[in-house]
Amino acid sequence: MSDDLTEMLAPEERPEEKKDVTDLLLHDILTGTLPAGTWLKQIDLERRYDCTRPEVRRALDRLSQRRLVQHNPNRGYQVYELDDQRTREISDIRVILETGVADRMIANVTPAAIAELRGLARQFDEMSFRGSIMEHYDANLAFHRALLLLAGNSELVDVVAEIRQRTVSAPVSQWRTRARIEQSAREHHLMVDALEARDLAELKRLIEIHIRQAPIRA
Amino acid sequence: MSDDLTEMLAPEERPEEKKDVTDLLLHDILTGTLPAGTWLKQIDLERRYDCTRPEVRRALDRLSQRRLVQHNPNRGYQVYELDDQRTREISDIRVILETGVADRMIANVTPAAIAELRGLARQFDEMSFRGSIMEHYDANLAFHRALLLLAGNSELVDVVAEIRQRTVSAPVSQWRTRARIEQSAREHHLMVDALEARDLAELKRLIEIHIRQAPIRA
DNA sequence: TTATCATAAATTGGTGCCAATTCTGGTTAC
DNA sequence: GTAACCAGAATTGGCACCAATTTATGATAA
Repeated sequence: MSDDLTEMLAPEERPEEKKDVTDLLLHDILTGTLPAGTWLKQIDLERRYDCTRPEVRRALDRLSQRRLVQHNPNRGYQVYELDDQRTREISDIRVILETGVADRMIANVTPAAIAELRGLARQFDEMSFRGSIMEHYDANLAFHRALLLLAGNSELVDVVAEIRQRTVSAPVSQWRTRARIEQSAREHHLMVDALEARDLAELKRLIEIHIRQAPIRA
Repeated sequence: MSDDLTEMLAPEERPEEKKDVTDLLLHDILTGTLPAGTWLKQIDLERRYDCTRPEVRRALDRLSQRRLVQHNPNRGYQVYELDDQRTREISDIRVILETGVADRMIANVTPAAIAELRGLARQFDEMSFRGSIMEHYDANLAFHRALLLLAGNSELVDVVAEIRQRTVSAPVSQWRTRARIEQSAREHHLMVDALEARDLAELKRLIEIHIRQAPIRA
């Protein structure tokens, strides 16, 4: 647990420019590097991310506020174990929110936006072949972020990002099955198609199955 | 800013049993005791809530994560100034979420639930006459919480509570106009009526105008 | 009189240390 | 052989101090 992980960072992170410890820890949890149930000992994290004790404590406190890690007083923090019910509930919320603004996406869509989304969808495709798991993860996030931005509600983008982060654990492992990834990639393109055709019902349908079938974050 | 405020605490809080500082500060912001823009100096909060420096820092960090206070590095924290656009966006999100689960509320409603909601609505009414502003505030929260619980998605209850907290500031002042409060109280009862009659369209309509017309938290 | 600069006060934020609690391993009693 | 218990180690969490940055104040010069 205390081995050096800095090489696993995404290429765009220079080692010298220190990122926020909270983000580093968050990414390690999201990518499954630190699996559910893992005890997060302060001294280990301190060494692992080459940071100070207070920084570790702040990161742990923040993530426990977001219910990503569980805090056992006087015992420590551990990566939260996610139960199925919560996963389902969170998916439901995402479905309601994202299908709820589908009409606005269609209303605000422009040729430029279509082009951008197609580019992001293609980027996701590419990451399926080559690219680290984290790049893949980020590519997915970028696509969905751009899609949501079309709704014209920047607060919503934040809220969904936050909700999505609640459903960590059992994470990218599921992801790795080739079939699932390719299915997700196809759905990305289909969503852009529906958007371009201004087909509201189809877009809603796609969003729902896209969220539901890959329960975690597809 | 450094005067003692402990007497202003709600009656149910005993002075000796210390509550979490984060909650105390949160309530003072929500009730408008600390208006938007106020600088939250650590030493003042320390004295005001009779707590230690690290506790103050943790509270400030948590609230800045929730975007209730703004953090200016090396300068301090201040209560967040809310702009109109964000307020509108947050209302939109609430409308989407709460109308999005209206059908489930109706599906899950029971006579017992109706009775409970009526009781909570009446409690809100009563608080309009007598009762502190904070009791009033809490009564409103309790009603909406119970309503949302009907949807059968406990995660949603948390999410909405969190979102609602984002739109602090310009807070209970608006509230105080008698007309607005009485209108809200009426709508509470109307919502229970619609629920009892299982009238989905009407319930959705009520939820939307209820959220929109009292933009902050009605 | 006003603008600018230097100095001083105050506030934030980081570092290190220490107490309190919990966990581990070994020992003893039954 | 098993269970309970006790001592030692390790970890968490709070506390006090100190450095760095910023703001306020006052003096000096134009």
